[in-house]
Amino acid sequence: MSRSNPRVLSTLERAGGFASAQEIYRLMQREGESIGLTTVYRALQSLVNDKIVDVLRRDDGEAIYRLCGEAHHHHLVCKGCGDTVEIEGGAIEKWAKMMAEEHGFRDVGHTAEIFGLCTKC
Amino acid sequence: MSRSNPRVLSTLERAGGFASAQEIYRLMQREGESIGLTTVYRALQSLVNDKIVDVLRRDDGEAIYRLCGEAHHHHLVCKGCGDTVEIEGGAIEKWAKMMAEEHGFRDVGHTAEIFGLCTKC
DNA sequence: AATGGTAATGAAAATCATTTTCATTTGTGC
DNA sequence: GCACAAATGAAAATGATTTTCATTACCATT
Repeated sequence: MSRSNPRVLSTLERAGGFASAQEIYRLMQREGESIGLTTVYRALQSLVNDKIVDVLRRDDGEAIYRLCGEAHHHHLVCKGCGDTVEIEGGAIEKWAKMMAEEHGFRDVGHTAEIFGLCTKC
Repeated sequence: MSRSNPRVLSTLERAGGFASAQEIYRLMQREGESIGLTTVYRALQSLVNDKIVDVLRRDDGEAIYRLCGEAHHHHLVCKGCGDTVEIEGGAIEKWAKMMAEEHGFRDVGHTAEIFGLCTKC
């Protein structure tokens, strides 16, 4: 029953614990792994069911999968050159927790991104 | 240039200020309005550009559009029923500003959403 | 090893939201 | 009326995801 393909999981890990199904598929192809796109999707679904990864959505609607418990971080993205800095969000974590409690929400996650122009742009 | 079709906007309002493009289209059809799906999408895009509505994502990736007040706010969204609470994000504003300064970014904006399960779900 | 059954696999087709293309219509100023 | 830009929408294209279905790998039991 467990379709949690270990090769998919390990690829997700190698991708920085954060990638879409298509990206994982392309990554495995490029590395010469023989796998079907269908299997990648099924493995990811299974990993989500088993609560080993969780899933969010990009702005364009594409699903991205992330290892659970992975210290998660946020991004500071340059609108000009696309350069991205990983930043810490302790303040956000607290804020999210507070807001969730205040409204009786449980099992909460969050997304937060900052975008602007970097020094070069 | 302004493609903000007033019929689309008014339908979105009547839908409770919260609906997907497809839903708005079906609603207008059912009410006998003659409009094309393409036009609905274009009108919604335009409304987003004009900051009259903003757009989030359902769990299945479908985009949902909602009327939004002028005050900058964030969202607490229920993964179960889609219920949304507008929340304040003073902490976020400060955090974003700090992070931007720290890395020399200017002209910054940000997005932040919290999602979880509400009391009913 | 042979058998049978169940789960895993993946290619190809189907689905569904969204975008693009392009020919047509509408509106507006001259 | 005439030209020209903008708006419209049907149909095709796109892209992620799911479904179908035939094949294969895996295991237990003879």
